[in-house]
Amino acid sequence: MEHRTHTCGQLTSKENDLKVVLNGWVNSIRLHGQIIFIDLRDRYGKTQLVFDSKTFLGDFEIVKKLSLEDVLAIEGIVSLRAQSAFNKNIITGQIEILVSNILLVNEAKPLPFVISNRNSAEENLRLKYRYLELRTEELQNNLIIRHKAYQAVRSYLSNNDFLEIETPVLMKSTPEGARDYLVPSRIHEGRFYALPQSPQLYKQILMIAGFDRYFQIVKCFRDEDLRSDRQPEFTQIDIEMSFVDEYHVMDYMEKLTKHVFKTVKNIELDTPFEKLTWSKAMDSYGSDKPDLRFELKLTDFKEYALKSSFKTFFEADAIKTVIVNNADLFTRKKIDNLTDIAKTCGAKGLAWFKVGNNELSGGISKFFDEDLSLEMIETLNLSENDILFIVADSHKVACTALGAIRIEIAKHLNLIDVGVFKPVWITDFPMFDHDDMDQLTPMHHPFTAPKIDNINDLNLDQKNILSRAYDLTINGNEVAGGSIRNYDPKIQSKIFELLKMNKDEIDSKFGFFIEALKYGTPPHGGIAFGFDRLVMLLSGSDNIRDVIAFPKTTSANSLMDNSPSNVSNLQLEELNIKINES
RNA sequence: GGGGCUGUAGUUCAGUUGGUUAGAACGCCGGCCUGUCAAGCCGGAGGUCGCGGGUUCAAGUCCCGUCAGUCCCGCCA
Repeated sequence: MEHRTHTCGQLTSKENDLKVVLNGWVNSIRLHGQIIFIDLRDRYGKTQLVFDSKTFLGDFEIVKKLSLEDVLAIEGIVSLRAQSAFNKNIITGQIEILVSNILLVNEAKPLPFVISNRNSAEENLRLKYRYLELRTEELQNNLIIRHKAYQAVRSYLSNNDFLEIETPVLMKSTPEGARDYLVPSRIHEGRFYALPQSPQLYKQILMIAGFDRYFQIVKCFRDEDLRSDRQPEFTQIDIEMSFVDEYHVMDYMEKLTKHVFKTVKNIELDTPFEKLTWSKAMDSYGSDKPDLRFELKLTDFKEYALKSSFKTFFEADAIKTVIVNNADLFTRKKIDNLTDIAKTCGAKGLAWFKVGNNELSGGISKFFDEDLSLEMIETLNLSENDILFIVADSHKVACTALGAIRIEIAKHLNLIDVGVFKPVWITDFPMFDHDDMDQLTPMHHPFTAPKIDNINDLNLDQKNILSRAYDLTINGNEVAGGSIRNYDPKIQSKIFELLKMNKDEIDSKFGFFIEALKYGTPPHGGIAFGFDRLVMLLSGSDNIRDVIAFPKTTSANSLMDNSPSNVSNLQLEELNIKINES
């Protein structure tokens, strides 16, 4: 048979009477005795084939035996359907192919699940047969969107003088940040490379080298526990710029984001993006990655709580509330569910009461006397059928618990419009966090510049120093994060000291980098986009695995090829590695 | 590391208070059928109830452990 003349998503009434050759997979079969309909599918679409025993030239018995996902080549004539037989659901629905000849190119075994319906199998089975799941329209679309996003990113950045430069995948292990994936060196016994958690140091060194605008679409690896938006290997759009401050970076990145949404999905994002300081985001939304598609802001409730007779309130650092309408939609069961959510965030409980006709009811309402109730109704602007959820705890727990509840309430009340995109920059992060031992740890990473005028300020009140970091959040997803970096080696060294890294450690881990900073470093800063999360937003998926061709499970297994797997003793011996039997 | 949910036919699920031979739909196999597009009709095959242990006269069902998937907390600069 000749090579294919058209794809399965191409033919319309314009090609009526044309002789064509098509290739594709059997998507569905409708057998009617002497006439057989087959939908032939490729990535471009579906075309209906008609096999009529009267006109078909080949062996009709072969056609009768075809099964789903067989690969075919067919020859036939494009034929306009009767108007009553049009299929409006597919592009090629006006025509069908009157087949004269067929070649069964390759047979398919009976399938482990129904390919036309992704819900016909659980995810573990679909991942084992990922090549079959990837034939579904949904995943094909997701990967097409991903492709368009790569191209949009490259064209925007390239047109704005950013150079795409590759950095090593085998690199030095450093102690900061996430757990490294390690790669043993055969040549250097007992030594290891690490896979990059990000190309952070390389891109800063590229700035020192004078490539004042760099980007890379690059795989990064972090050996930490996974989530629905986290994979052990993931893709970043890694970007760095010289002679800029945070506003230059944010401006370019807004334009990049806008360009990507416009080219890939024809969505216009309003610029400039909204900006929120970290402390305002935590205070109002209980999250450093707030979803701004709905309101439900947190309100300070301490003033009223302290006037109540509810003793639990009296010891708490912070008391916050979220005020919600539609109290009648919150059953006992739903409130219990919200309480569980609050508890997973560390809250000891979730207090609540409902607002009736100028009085409170349910929950902890009895701890508020009539005067206090009226005062609250007045000053908090409460109306009938409101419900208030209250958490009293440390400031952090009160905010994050209510932040989690805020999101669940929005889902429960259907307040989230899925077609809307609300980007927001989060700025003014604290420079440092602290661990259980009260030791300072970097909130962003140790190369982030502090927001100070004088190096001596680093000696004072470290917990209140802000950094020059910024995150881009869209609809509650942290899509990008970056900062202006330390280009003064003295400040960089000082920060390592504050992080309690001793001189030897600094020398052996980062010595080469501090040394590099001393040879004429331009002021610089950058950002990295979580490319998978960005594609997830563009595709409307709620799961990162749906936008990655071959993802791993939440325990970092690849169910299709069964990695990770054991290796031979010979391989281990070459690497001088011994496995502990336990 | 901790918690929630899930695991029964090829697949998705049902399976009552622990009680006879574990059901349905789709898929598969066979038959009928010339206008379907989730085709229809008739018939058939198909099960170590994730795995291991325990309680019991009796376990898909209860208990303990374990494995896998998933969601969340910790963690992920």
